[in-house]
Amino acid sequence: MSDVPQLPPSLLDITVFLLSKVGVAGRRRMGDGLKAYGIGLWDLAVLAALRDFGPASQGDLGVRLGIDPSDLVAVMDTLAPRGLVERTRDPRDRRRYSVTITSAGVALLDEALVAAAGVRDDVLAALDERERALLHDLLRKAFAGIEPRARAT
Amino acid sequence: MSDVPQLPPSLLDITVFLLSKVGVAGRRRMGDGLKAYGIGLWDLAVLAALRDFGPASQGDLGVRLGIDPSDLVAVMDTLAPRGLVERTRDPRDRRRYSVTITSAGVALLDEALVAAAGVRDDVLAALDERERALLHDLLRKAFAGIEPRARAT
DNA sequence: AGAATTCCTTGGTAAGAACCAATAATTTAC
DNA sequence: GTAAATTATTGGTTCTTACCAAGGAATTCT
Repeated sequence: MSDVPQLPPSLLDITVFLLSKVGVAGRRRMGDGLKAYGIGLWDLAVLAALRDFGPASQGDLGVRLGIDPSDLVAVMDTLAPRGLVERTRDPRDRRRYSVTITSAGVALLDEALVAAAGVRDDVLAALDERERALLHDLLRKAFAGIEPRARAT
Repeated sequence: MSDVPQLPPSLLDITVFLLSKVGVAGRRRMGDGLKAYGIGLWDLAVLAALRDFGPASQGDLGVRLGIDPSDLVAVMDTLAPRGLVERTRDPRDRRRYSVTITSAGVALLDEALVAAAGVRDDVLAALDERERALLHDLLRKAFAGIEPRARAT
């Protein structure tokens, strides 16, 4: 319990530094938390997009989520064989798939979102309920202010 | 200027998701901002540690900042030839270096910290002064609450 | 003095994400 | 009907970060 100043105050005064550190820690823990469900962060994003916006082609998903089409293939190859999404050829344009989330996919998404909340509570353990909500709102606002083009990562 | 909901609300409700996105964006912009000074994020951290805590051996720096000793070598090889730090053999133990920040190093650190503030203002453009301070405090608190062992990234 | 340990260094590995080029199948445009 | 564009896919590169293993130089232990 020694309060030795491990990190230089100069660094701790840099908001972006803290943002990055907490962000990376959160991202890694989120990845770990999702492993129990056999999915990754991109899989979660795709499931969420399909549930929130309905069926879409892989191209649409890529544009919306900022994922390269080629990377999306790996995601689909994870989700489809497990019956979490259904890939059917669009009859009006048989080049493209119509990707639909299944009921199993929705169920898993719900579980994963609960897990995500658990990860949040873990990473933000030092903050109380009100502070977490405040942080969320601030991040949301900041995120919305970032150039959409530069938002993809 | 269309306000089409690009990203699924389900994702935007995940604090860790926002944290990661804003964090990555910030980190990348910070890296870009520091390029003008010919240094990276680790270089900045080392300079800050040396100024805040005084001369140290590379081993100490590695432990304090959570950098692998082997990775620290590259940092030193960036800073030393430019005269930003001075590497002198500790006369009492000639295995270890005594790394000291130079006046040129302090000057560059100050400039880099100004640049860091600029990056913050850029990334958090959507937040006003008060909100930025609030966000900083929340992040600081959250960061302090993260397991020190898991804090290194 | 000899053995073990510490500090820095070199070099290589592994994981993760983003990115890009080329291709087959299909559709659209001319 | 032929050419051009689009969709999904394959296969690969690049970049960053973290991590590990071994070795030379110097110290400490016994």
